[in-house]
Amino acid sequence: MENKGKYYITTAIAYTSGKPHIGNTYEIILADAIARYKRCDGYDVHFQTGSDEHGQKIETRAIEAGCNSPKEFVDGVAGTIKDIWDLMGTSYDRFIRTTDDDHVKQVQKIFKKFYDQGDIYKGSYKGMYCTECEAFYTESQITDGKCPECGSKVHPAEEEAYFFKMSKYAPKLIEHINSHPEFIQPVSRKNEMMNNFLLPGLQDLCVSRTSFKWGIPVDFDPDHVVYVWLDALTNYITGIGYDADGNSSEEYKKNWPCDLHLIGKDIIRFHTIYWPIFLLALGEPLPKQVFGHPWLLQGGEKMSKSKGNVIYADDLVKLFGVDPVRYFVLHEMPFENDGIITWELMVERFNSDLANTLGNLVNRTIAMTNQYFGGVVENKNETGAVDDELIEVATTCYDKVEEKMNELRVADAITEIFALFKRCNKYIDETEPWVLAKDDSKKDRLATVLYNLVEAISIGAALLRPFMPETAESIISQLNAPERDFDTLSRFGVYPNGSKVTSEPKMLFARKKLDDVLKDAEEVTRKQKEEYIASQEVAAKNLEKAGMKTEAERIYAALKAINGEATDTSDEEVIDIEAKPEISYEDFTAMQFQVGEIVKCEAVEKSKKLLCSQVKIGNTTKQIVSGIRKYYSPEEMVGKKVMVLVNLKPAKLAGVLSEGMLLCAEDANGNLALMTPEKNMPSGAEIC
RNA sequence: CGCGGGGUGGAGCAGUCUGGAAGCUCGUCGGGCUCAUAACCCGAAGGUCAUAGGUUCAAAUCCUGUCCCCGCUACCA
Repeated sequence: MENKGKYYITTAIAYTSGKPHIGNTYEIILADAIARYKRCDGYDVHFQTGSDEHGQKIETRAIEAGCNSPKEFVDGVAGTIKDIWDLMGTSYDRFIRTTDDDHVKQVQKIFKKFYDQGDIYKGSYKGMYCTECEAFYTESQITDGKCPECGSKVHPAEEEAYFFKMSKYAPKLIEHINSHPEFIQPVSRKNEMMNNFLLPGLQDLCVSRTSFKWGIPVDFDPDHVVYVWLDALTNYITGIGYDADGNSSEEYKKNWPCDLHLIGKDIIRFHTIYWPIFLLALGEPLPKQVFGHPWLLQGGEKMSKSKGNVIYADDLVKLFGVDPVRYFVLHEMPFENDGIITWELMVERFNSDLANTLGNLVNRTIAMTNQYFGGVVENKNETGAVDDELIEVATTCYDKVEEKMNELRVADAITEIFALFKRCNKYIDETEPWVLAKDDSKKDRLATVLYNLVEAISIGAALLRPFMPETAESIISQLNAPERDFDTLSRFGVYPNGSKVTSEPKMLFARKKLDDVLKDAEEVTRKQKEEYIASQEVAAKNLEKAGMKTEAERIYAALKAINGEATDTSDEEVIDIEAKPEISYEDFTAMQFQVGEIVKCEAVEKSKKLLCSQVKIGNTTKQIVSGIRKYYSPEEMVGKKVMVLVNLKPAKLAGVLSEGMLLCAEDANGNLALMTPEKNMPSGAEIC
């Protein structure tokens, strides 16, 4: 196969604050699929990923975990990340850690170089500072002058810091972006960057910190450590042997500029503005393309531990296997919008696409070949009219996949491959091999049909290799098909005549029952929660030991909320409201509460919020207007027994008389729930 | 009036740039077949393309207003 040249692809490096979930893992799988595809397609691929290990958050996490040093902590997490990357079968060439010696050394050199050439200057960072958290916050993060993290008061403060002169290089960058429309992908992001950041004028970026120690030291000013982005972004060049003194490695010269930075859509700004500007300052060429992929959401929500909806790759793998998980994230992710993963969707895709369409196809083909010809596959050239269409689909599949992959539309590429498998299933129906088998004179036709099937499946399996490597290998070896380069995929008839398929076919994917999976998933979630609570308890204790009291208290508060949740089985948080002054018993008895039954209810026409109910209290009926239309429909109100404040002075709401009040509980978001008696009580019963 | 993205049959998505009979996968219903993993193949039902206006011979697609959802808002990575 001809060599099409080098292809350098990277993922963002994973922040080592904790175990990555399936959403984080999606990125490495996507990168791996592209890297493998390019390799199969004749490119000389270099694929880099890694971990981002510095920062204050890591310092804190290390203490929480009871580690002796941040390094000990990140060693553990980096190991976990690597394990997951390996579990998913990702074929990276280097896993760079920002604590690696070669990286540290180069970052220091780069920092010095920027300083020497006047791109970095010493200034002071002014902002709102929280003493408890030892952190600065921006105006937009602060509400009511309070820290968004711990809630204590923030005050203006100043910290000495180095800044990078971003504006100096902005015109050059704007020109580059305009003359390279493919630079930012998807293109819709380009305008966002231009309008929000570049055109209004860039602020200088703070590139050092003195408030914590866990970072790469600025060698000529030891009070400072290099701050995140300068440290993290440069991994893309230090990882392949860049040297700021001009002695870059051969590998660097070969691979830079990068062909594709694959990143999450949240950090597009850093990769399309700050990173190119750093490179301009270094005098290095800019990466060819930055693709900001969307997020994978759990049931439409962002995954977070406190919500308890995190799904991890290794749990999915335990239930489904590596390739089905790869298949799911690669195939179910839309190109621009966020994708959704749930256990239900996962089972659905697994059963219909993998077990039914693909697994069953391979299985029935091998079974028939064994049954009718003892496993021997031989083309007798007894062709039929229906063959042409199958051959057409099979031989054009590669072109279609190639077209999609060139646009990084991985999901669409996979759909093309499965279109071929579906066509194979249809072909079986059209040719009816079991009918041919009953007629001895049709034996050659039957052989040809099976040959066509085996050949078509081989083509599909070869194309499937980048996306589902194990499955592809398994199909190829069960069919005993030759390894095929992509440039043979447009030819039909490569499978060697007379070759034998396996006599013991292995089921590729056994169908799953949704109930079983959900039961297992529930168990996984429960365990996860237990472990999370246990680890948080340890964390709080360790923080206390280290004298970080407020941090510890925050964790205790969070734990309380979670435990409350557990007993109450709902996912509401506790709320504190402002305390009212004490009242006497007389004050209380002045109010008359009774159980009322809603006998009729309709919306108040002039208003969006109001419902007007006829409420039967004992033998009288009162008309009561309530602002609960958003939460209850008039139909569902009727028949409810509710708590009523009966002796409230009547008032007109939106022109309608209201003679009392229906009592509701209200949560922090203003959601309302009517108060109803816990056991059935007659209308008019006093509540006291 | 900070910026941007989204709202398409029960579910998940494409189509919108470059107007021209509303499409894919799953699910549901009916039929066929029996080689195979209750699978596979065929057919059908189901959508006023969030909403109200406008441009046009023609609008999911272009323009304007409104309502919801979601990101980002610059050193929490």
